[in-house]
Amino acid sequence: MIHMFFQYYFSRLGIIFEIPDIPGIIYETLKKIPRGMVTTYKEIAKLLGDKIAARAVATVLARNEKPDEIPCFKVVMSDGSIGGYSLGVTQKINRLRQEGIKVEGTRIINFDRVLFKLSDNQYYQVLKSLQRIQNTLHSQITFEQFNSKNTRYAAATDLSYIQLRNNFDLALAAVVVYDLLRRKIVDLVFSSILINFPYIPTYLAFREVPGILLALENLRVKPDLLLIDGHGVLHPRRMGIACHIGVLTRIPSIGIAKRILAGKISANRIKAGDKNVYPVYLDGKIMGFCIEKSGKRIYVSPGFGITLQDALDFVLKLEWEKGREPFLMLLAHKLVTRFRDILRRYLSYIKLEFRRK
DNA sequence: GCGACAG
DNA sequence: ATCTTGTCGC
Repeated sequence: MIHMFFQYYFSRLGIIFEIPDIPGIIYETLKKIPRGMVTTYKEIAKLLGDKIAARAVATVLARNEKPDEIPCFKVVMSDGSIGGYSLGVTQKINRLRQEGIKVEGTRIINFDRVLFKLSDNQYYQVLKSLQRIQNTLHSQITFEQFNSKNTRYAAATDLSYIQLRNNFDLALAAVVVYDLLRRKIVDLVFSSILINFPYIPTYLAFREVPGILLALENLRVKPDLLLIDGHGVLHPRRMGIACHIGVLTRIPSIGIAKRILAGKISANRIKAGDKNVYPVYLDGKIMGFCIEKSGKRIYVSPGFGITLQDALDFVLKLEWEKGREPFLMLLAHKLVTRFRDILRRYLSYIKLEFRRK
């Protein structure tokens, strides 16, 4: 079975890449489950290639608009309990019983006998392919390009989303460029691009990179450094979104995240003015830093073209004002949120809709 | 049972 | 992130 890809092409950066149609694969899979059988969110996630996607599977199913054609009532929890349903759990139980599946209370009877095993099928493991892409891109990371003296323009990026039909989102990105010398904003670009790749922990880049690249390729002032919302090498495969953006653009990048994804925070406190810094260890090596300011924490790690120490020093030296993060990051966030609110109003006029063929 | 799960 | 169909480890 041939499944769809969403293709993106960035002319100025000379990059073409394909994103698998995960909602499409999930829906096609559901149609193949025999009558009287069920599956679980985790089984579908394993078919996609990573059980970490179980929750994303549920999110995709929650957006199913054709419950009569695409039988998402056949997907239940790993322990045999029913799980949720847009039309109500009672409706889910009724539909299961119509297929002869016995349900008592909120559990399926003889769960192991009606569970249709999907994960033996190696064919659809698209997340494994994405891991291979991450491993390939990882081998292109170098850390020495950054030079503090030659770094004048720093850019921050952030994204916001408008949910559309058929599991599509309009991903909106803002890139704001700041002149560190004159202390002024010198460029600002917004982008808008359709995506249907769900958020899956450790695969964030495949959801957000297209929007960020589209905005970056339209900048007039080329940044010397990128501040990316999310992790850099502080990632299970050392390949957070900041690494993806850095490798694809060859611009030094730093990942700045509000929550930790991988690694262990050391108790070893380092004082830095009004902030505390804690090293974050991953597999016994320092892979990033936690910066704490008035009780609030962010996590910093290099993405591409900058060393761990330079990334930390640079972020500490940025202007933070009152917030828990550098003001430039906060500005990108506020801009893209406003952009989304304005765009939402326009979309209510034109009834934007994307159909699956 | 509760909290963690980049955005 | 937006909106509310999970899983795992402690």
